[in-house]
Amino acid sequence: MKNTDPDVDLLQAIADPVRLSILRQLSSSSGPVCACDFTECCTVSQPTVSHHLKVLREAGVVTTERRGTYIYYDLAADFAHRWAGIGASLAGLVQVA
Amino acid sequence: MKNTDPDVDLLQAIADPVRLSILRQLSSSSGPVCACDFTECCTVSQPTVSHHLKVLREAGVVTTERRGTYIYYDLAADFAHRWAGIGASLAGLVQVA
DNA sequence: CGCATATATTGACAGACGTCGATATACTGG
DNA sequence: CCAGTATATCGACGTCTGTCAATATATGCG
Repeated sequence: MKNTDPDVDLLQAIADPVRLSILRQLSSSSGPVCACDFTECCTVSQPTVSHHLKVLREAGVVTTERRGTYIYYDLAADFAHRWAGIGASLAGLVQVA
Repeated sequence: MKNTDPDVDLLQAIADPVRLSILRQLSSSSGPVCACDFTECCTVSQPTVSHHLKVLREAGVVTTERRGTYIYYDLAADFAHRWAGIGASLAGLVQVA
């Protein structure tokens, strides 16, 4: 079945152990996180981290900001809203904060 | 990276166009749905539907109940809670209804 | 029992995905 | 401009996943 559903795109972007770890780290630390900090959290190589960041970027889950040599990642502003929208279509959940 | 995170299991079970369609159909119709009704919603064969139902079953997302020849599926009772738990760990979302 | 229907399982296959090493690009400082 | 560091891209590889046709199992009915 071909996929044209943006909700599925978002879920597929999140449904990976490395990427979920990245998102948790972003969510726990208020403010952007340097890309170099993700290499240690997960036990994967630097190109692999870069690959997962690209997936999250293209899914619109994270945003990037360059600061000199470093690149900082942050959760996209509408992520919580999109997440709540999917939840609402599945179990009547709504966003609160 | 090997996966030991139950949240990832849940997300991977949901992150598929066919399975998300099944869940939406379950959520929209209050009450169990016959397995035969999923074949028409998605454009896939009967064995494929059965395969996706098995994935959802093993992830604990749906429950089954036999009624004669038919088998009825329903959303698992704790699904909304599990979903809200993941959201809370990502964006401070909580369940309301 | 024997047949019809509903659902599950098996086996095979193509395509997608995660991973890495090697390499390229981008930026900073000397 | 050159060297060093940070990040991204490329190419390859093995594994996982979705799909189907064929078949098996289960239930109900004469």
